[in-house]
Parts: sequence; C-alpha cells; structure tokens
Amino acid sequence: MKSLTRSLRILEAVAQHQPVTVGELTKIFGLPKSTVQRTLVTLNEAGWLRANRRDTTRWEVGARVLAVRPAALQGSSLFAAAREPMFRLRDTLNETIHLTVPDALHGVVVVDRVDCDHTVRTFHAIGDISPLHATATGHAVLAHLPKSEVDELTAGALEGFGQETITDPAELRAELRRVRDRGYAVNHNQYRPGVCAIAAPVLDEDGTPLASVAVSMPDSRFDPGRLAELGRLVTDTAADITARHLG
Amino acid sequence: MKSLTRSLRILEAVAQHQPVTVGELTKIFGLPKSTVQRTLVTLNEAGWLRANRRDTTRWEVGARVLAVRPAALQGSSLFAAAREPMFRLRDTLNETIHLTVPDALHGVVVVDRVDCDHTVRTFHAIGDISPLHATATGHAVLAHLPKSEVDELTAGALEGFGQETITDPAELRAELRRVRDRGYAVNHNQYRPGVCAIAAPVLDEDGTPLASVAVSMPDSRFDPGRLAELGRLVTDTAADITARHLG
DNA sequence: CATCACGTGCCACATTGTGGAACGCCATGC
DNA sequence: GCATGGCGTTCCACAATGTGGCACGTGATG
Repeated sequence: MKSLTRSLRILEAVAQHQPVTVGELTKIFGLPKSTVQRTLVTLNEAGWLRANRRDTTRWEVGARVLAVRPAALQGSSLFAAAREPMFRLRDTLNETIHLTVPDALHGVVVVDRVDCDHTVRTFHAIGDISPLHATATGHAVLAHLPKSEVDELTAGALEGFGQETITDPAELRAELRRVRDRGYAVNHNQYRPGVCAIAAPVLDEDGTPLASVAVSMPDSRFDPGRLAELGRLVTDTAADITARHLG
Repeated sequence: MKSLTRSLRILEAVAQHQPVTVGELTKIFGLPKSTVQRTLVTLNEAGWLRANRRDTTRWEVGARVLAVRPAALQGSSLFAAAREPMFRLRDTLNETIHLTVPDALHGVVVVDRVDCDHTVRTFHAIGDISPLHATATGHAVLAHLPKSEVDELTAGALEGFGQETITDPAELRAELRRVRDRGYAVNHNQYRPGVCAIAAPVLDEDGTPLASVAVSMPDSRFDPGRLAELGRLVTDTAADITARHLG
C-alpha cells in the first residue's frame, strides 16, 4: 500500500510545517509536483486538510482530524477526567504537568499539558513521542505491564541519551520493581539533559496502565530532599484521575 | 484517488467504533475482507492504528494521531490559552463550557470541554461536528466572516433541525448582524432540542474568527432574564482567551 | 516586456492496489 | 472426537488505479 503510506506521510508533513505550499512539500519529499498536488486535493476533499484562509496556496490541517481520537481518550474520557487534577497539581507545585499515553511504537505520547509560570520551564509539545525506557512516564507505564510485554518492548537495544539512561535490561527491570514498590517513577537526566520528572500511572480496573501523569521541571529547581513529597503528590493526582475516570 | 479516500473512511470508522474487528468493518462498508484487512495493516504500519491489547483482532486508533494537530491548535496555542478562562467561566456558572473551531466542511468542531457538575447536563464529545447555521458557536464564527464567505458557506439549503432552526438565508444574515452588535450568539433549541447555548468568538489580530467559546445548558436551567449577564460573561471569557493567545 | 517560479490540469502508461479463493485457527455442537 | 461454521489472514493474476512528465495560466521580478 505504497500510495496510502506516502499520503499519510504528506499529511504528517503538512501538520508539522503548516501552513505549507505544494512546492515546499515537493522539496521535502522529492516527489513530482503533480503527485503531491493530487494528494493534497484528495486529502482536502476528505476533510483532513484545508487551504489557509489568507494564502489559499498554503495548506493546513483541518479541525476534523480531532474526530479521530485514540481509544484511551474516547467517550467520557481519561482526558477530561485528568484535567482538574492536573490543574490542581500545577497550582500546588507551579511546575509543568504532562499527561501521556503509551503508544504501540515503543513510546509514550504527550496527550495533554498544564504549564507552570516560571520563565525557565520544560517543554514537550502535545503529540510528542518519548521512549519508554528513558522517561519517568515510560517507567510508570512499563512497571505495570506483564513481564512478557516489557520484555517485548525492551527487546531491541535500549538507546542511550546520556550518562543516566538505563541501557541494561536487567537494570531496567530492577528500576521498574522499585517504581512498582514506591508507586512513582523518577527521571533525572535520563532522556533530556537538565530535565527531571516524577510520574505515576493511571491504571484500568484490571491494572493495565492507561496513561501516566508527570510533573517535570528543570534540574535547577529539583530538590532531592522533596522527592518523597513530590512523589506522594503525583501519586495522589494519578489516583484522583483514576477515580474520576472509572467512577 | 479512490483508494486513499476509502482508506481514510476506514480510519474514521475505526475511530468511531473502536475497538473494531475486520469483519465489522466489512459489514459497515460492504467491502471485501481482504481489502479492509490490507488497509488496516498499512495504517498500522504507518502508526495510525494498533491492535487492541486484550483482543488483538480488534483495532483501535493509536495515540500517534495526536501528532497531527489542526493549525489553530498548534504551538503556544489557542487551546492552551483557552483553558484557564474556560475553567473560570465554568466555576462562575457551573455549566458546561465548550471551545470550538470552525472547519472547512461547513461546521464547527468541539475542541475542548469543561464539564459542570449538574446531573443533567449537555454533552458534546470532543471531535463532534455541528452545523454553522444552527448553533451559537457557529453563529459567533459566521458573524465575523466576510460576506462572501458567509454566502459560500450557507449556499446550500440550510438544514432544519426543528422549529427554531433558521433556514432562511436572509433571516440568518439578520441574526448574524444582531450577533455582531451584541457580541455574543444565542442558540435556543435551534440544533438539539432542549439545549440552550451562548457563544462568543475568539478573533485573530485582523478580525478573522479562530474559535468560539460557549456555555451550554439544558433548557430547564436557562433563565432568559439572565441572558445579558451570561452574554457578558461569555464575551469576557472570549476576550480573555484572545488576550492570552495574542499576548 | 521577458523571465522565472509556482500552482494547476491533462493523459498514456505500467505500477499499484484489488478481491476472489483458499488456508488455518478456534469455538460450537452433534 | 470429529464435522461445521465463522473469522482473521495470506496469496496472486488481473486490470483498475494512481503516476509523473509535460504543458498551461498566472503573478511576481528585473
């Protein structure tokens, strides 16, 4: 299904670069103009794209894509349930709060975010994907998956992103055990240098991890002495979200 | 581009019915199993779909689709700017607040929602699409579009959804003028019976409508005597969002 | 006024996707 | 324990489908 794959790539590129012209896209992909053009027109007819209001030769993603939502966010969703608890946690700590959902492609996707008002703050855009093995949110999810799945997800080489990344499977398993015992995961420079995050999972009735909430802050504001307190707050927030979601 | 169109339809159907099986989709579309199957596998490889964790013959939308976000919600977005004002309005009124964005296909899409805590409340899922001509959110947007565009968008027959729907173009234009003068739009049973909504637009620097905020409530809780007050609150909220978004 | 860059439309061709048929698996029931 | 039926998956010959080179229209530039 070559053309479908290509069309989806084009759609993603439009999302990234919007508003974007046919010419720019041909440069990105090295495809003939007519091919790109035809794809854009079709995507437009299907309602996924639309021409920019001011410059009608520029294309952007239409709001209709919002109708296509991930399963975890469907209905009386997790997403809605998470908002108030996230706001509350942000107000308590004045640090950025993220909600992430595990994705098939060995990563967690940022689904929602509540910002703090510090000038120096961490930034992850909604839709960003981070590796499972090198983030607090990833660990929080992994810790509650059956061993078989963890093994599968961490089968390949664990990519290192710096000194602190856990690249040894055995070490990762030990860390996950610690996360399970403690109730929350901690990431100190494992993925992005200078970023510290504390995350707790939101679990389904039967214990499958649906999502995780995390507070993340620059290294400079992280006080290891307050870890237990932060951990408790994040865990409580996750519990609150779970209660609202299931209740 | 027949096959692309069809594949996108399948993707949308998966989103609507998730988690869904190949067989169910063949019934919905009347397509051969193999065609549906191949499409699902390709969408899966592209990261848009994934097999359900529990029942691997059921397909659902993967979180990765979130990377494809509409232009209006990009970056330091409207979406983020709208959250706190929406919460505040909800806390003031204890009624459900919606944020909607106009879409190319003659509708407004619900982008965000903050719920009230009444047992009886209005419900519109995130991603839902409603007609421009029969909703307060739609009117709020239409009222600030150039005449040519309004004409274009309302060119076809205006579908009626009940007694109150404005189906006459001239009458709609008059109503839009009123909306512009007053600053907010009111919908009383025009679209969904028993639902009343008051909406105000969020405008760009140059006056193009980007979105609209609305408070919506069941008929039973709507007091016409408080309309002016509600209108002012909604308008203020929209102004607040605009200020945060542009600032 | 010539040139260029860019978006758009056309159409013969072969690459691409199609869908009927067959396979394998599991649950059901005789 | 074996036949049955339903369902997801795989295969492959065929032709319908999408491809992309080419040419046109237009608006900007020098």
